[in-house]
Amino acid sequence: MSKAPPKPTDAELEILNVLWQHGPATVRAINDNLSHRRQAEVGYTTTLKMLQLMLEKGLVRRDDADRSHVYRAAVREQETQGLLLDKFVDATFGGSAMKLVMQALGSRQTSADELAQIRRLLNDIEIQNSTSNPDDDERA
Amino acid sequence: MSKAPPKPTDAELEILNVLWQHGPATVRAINDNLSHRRQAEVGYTTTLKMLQLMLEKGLVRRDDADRSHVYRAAVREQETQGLLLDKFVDATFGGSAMKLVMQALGSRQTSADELAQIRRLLNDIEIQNSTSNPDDDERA
DNA sequence: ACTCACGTACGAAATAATTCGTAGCAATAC
DNA sequence: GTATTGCTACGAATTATTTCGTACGTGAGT
Repeated sequence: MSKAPPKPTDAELEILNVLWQHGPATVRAINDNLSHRRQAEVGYTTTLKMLQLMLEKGLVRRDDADRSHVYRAAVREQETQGLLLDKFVDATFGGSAMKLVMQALGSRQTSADELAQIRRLLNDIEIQNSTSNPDDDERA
Repeated sequence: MSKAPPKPTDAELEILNVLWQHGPATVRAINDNLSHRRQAEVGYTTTLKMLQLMLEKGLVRRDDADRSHVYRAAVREQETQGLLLDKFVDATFGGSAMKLVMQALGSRQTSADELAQIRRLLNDIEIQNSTSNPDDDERA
């Protein structure tokens, strides 16, 4: 059995973002997109190398049927973000997701729209908490 | 004028966490604490070196009146966390703090207590939004 | 005075992440 | 068929971060 892909590094994440947003793409396309996001041009072989490393790590898959290989993300966006979030919460907020949420909401412009959205989410969570597993109350 | 201290690296952040939690401390004390958090022993000179680098970067100050120098954080916890959060949100959630909050709340056990805490925060924010600057409604 | 314990300073090795140059191969253009 | 173009492979330089060894100084104990 193969191992679960490791947490992507910053540069890898940038590439994954491109793939998640645009779907499968050639090195050329990815490199162009990357060069566009940053202000500077990225060497073509740099991007190629990154993708080759990511392939080994299992972060992407590739279709090499054509001469220009086509790469696609092998990890899901939400899952990966969740993984990174966990690490970040541990390192920066001592494991308290609450502190992070407070900081994110507190020190930042949040529109009424977004606030409403969060309220809706809170409601959903509370419903889930009370219906699916009432015994969870031991934590509160 | 001197520059603002840079964003701390992971190891630096770990040390800052110790200082934020326990206040000013000697290298020995910090090193003991650090060794305790991780499972492995950390070399004394490793910690010393980190602190020396952090001193140069302006992340900590030191009082070298005594033979055992005493270090203390030179950056505030909230500010630093906010800085790191910004970077993280950009890299991982394309700049959308909302997406981060949704992910943090959605994929995680959140107690009723914490949910209530967030609701309170949301209320405070809405009050601020409506009293201090009514024109913000243009965004909604 | 001598030695031991404990501290700082600092160079440099080890590790990790990113970047790119060069080589070589294959399809297309001429 | 030869040149040109565009691709992959891969070694290696670069840069950033973390770790530690060694040298050296100073004060306390004896």
